[in-house]
Order: sequence, then structure tokens, then C-alpha cells
Amino acid sequence: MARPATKAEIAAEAAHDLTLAGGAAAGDIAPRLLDWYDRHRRRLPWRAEPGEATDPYIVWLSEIMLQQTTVATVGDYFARFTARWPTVEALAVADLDDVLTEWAGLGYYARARNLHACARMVSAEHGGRFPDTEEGLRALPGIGAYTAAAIAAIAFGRRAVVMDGNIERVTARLFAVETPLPAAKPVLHALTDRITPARRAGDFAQAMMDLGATICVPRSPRCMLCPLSAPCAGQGIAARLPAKAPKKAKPTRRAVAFWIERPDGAVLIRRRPESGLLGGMMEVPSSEWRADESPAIAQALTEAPIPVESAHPVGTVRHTFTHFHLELAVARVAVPDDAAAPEACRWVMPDGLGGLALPTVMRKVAERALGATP
DNA sequence: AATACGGGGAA
DNA sequence: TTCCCAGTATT
Repeated sequence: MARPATKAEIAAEAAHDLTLAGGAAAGDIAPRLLDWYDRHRRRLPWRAEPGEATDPYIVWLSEIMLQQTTVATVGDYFARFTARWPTVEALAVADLDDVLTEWAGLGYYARARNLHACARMVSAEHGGRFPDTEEGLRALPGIGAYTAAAIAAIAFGRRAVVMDGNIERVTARLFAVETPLPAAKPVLHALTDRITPARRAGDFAQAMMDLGATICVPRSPRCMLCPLSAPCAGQGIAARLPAKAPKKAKPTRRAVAFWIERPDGAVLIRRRPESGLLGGMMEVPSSEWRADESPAIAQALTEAPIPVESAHPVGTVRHTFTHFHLELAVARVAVPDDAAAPEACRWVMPDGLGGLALPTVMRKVAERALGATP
């Protein structure tokens, strides 16, 4: 009996029917794109100059930071991390709290926890050298299919099929794939495989990403400037590709955040659980974040980390996470000098907040509370 | 296959 | 507002 077709084989079969425009062959794409890349490559802090050796640590660090994060946002964080921890060994011996503090504001904090765990693993189990194969890289925390392929190709010169949001879009347009995401992913992978060259696969991937970031952009693609316009089968329909499944609406959660102050000005700050939303980060204690429910301060007071009798509201902070909106009613609470800090809590003077691993939503809360007149 | 997981910039 | 970004881990 015949072996059942694998998902990859089905995708390759489906991709077989898709062709380029102008009689172009798959093999024509990489040379065109690499020629464009050699003339227009973006200069980025983590990108080696032509002929310059690539540092796997730098490639890895930048790739982790760039997951679902724009180049502009990453810039300063990358500079601070490399200045403070120039090698994977240095990062491996850093305190997790320091890593989280440097990461604060960048989002997706599991990345920072995995970054630290990965550095320790590379240091302890691989002698401080990153594995040079996709399979080896894939086994490290925080490194998935994309990052493993990207590091293997960019840092180690291996041929790897790199798939990210930009490349999905470029490939979908290039071959006019109208199947919506995420169903189209296997086909897009098969098509990208077909145009990935044996040599310079790292440059090819970066060229595809540069193209997606500067020319083959999501809304108004600049096809007139595109080096692949001749072979592109998506001419005219590019702007609506790739098609995507509709997104779900975000619910709103509400709660009361307690700005608990001692007479000397110290504020009560709490560390969040290691996993889950904002895992391991610091927070201004609050009542439970409940869906579709208005915050009643009197009721919420019973959920304060220490017994409090009254509070006065100083305003509302709104923040949007990946899958819900949050409205925090900030309430100031005065407590005595001898008030003890409960489990996972500590007293922090306002000028010390900058040195904490405070995520953006909590910085907003602090700004609201400190801006309010006592 | 679906869902959880941040934050900011562009249109 | 909405979209989307050099995605990964978990269920």
C-alpha cells in the first residue's frame, strides 16, 4: 500500500500548479533579488557588512528581539543588550531580573525568559557556541521554526527555508496565492523552498524581508520599484494578498489598581507569577481583571494586597494587549510607615521605579498616580 | 488547529 | 480605529 502523502508533499503538489508571470522560472527569482539586495540592502545594527564575519550571538539576539517586533522598536534595546552583555556567556551569568528590566517595554516577556534560559543552555551544554543546524537550534528555548532557519542561514551559511510574515506576503503575491492564511502556509513554504537558492540562502532571506519591509508592504505595495515585478504573478491584486481569516473582537477587562503609599513616599510593588501574562514582571497590585464588569472601588478594596479602608480615585489607565483591552481605575491608598510588604511584594521609592521590570501598562499606572496631587 | 502572549508605528 | 510586525509555546 502506498505511503500516505505528507503535508509537505500535498503542499508541494498544490504549489506545482502555481507559476510566475512572464514565463519566468523559479530559479530566476533569487538572482534578481540578490542583485537588488547587493545594491539596496538596509544597514542594520545587527547586520554584518559584506565579507564581514557574522556573530551567531548577535544574529540570535536580534532575531529574538525582532519576533513580532518592528526594526525601529528593537533598535535601542539591541544596543543596550549588546553593550551590557557582549557575549552569550555574559548573558548566561546575568540575573534574570536584570534581563527582564532591560527588556521592559519590548513586550512578549516570555522571549526574555527564554532568552536567558537559552543563553544558559548554550553556555552550559554547548560550550558557549550555538548549534549550527536548524535541528540543533530548534531544540533551544525561544527558537522556533523561523528563528532556527534564520540563524542557520544567516549565521552559518546553510540553505534553509526561512518563513516569516514578510516572506509569506512576498511569496503569496509573487505566485498569486489566493488561499487565505493560515491555510496557505504549507503552500507558501513549498513555494519559498522552490525559490530559495543553494548558496546565499541567508542573504536571500534577508532580501525577501527587506523587500517586504520597504517595497512589498502590506497596504500599498510599491510595485513600480520592485525588482521582481516582471515575474510577479500578483500584479494588480497584490494589495489584497495574502488573504487572511477575519479576526475576533477584543473583549474589555476592568479592575482597580492600588497605588499604596507610605508616608515616606514608598510604594507597594508586586512581582507577577513566572508564567502567563507579563510573567515575572513587576506590577502595581490590582483587583482581579474581570471581563465586562465595571470596577467598584469599595468592592475592590477587599482584594488589595494589604488591608485598606479607603482609597481615592486618580483616573483611569487604558491599555490594549494582544487579545483584550484593559481599563484600570487607579486608586491612591495611604498606609502607615510600619505597613509590612506581603508575599512577592516590596516597597519602592518612586525614583527607583525606573530600575524595575515594569511593563508599559504599569508605567502608565505609575505616571497617572505620580501625576495626581496627593 | 486555536489560543495566549506586548507594544508601537503607520494609514 | 485597524492592521501588522524578522513568531513561539501551549493546549
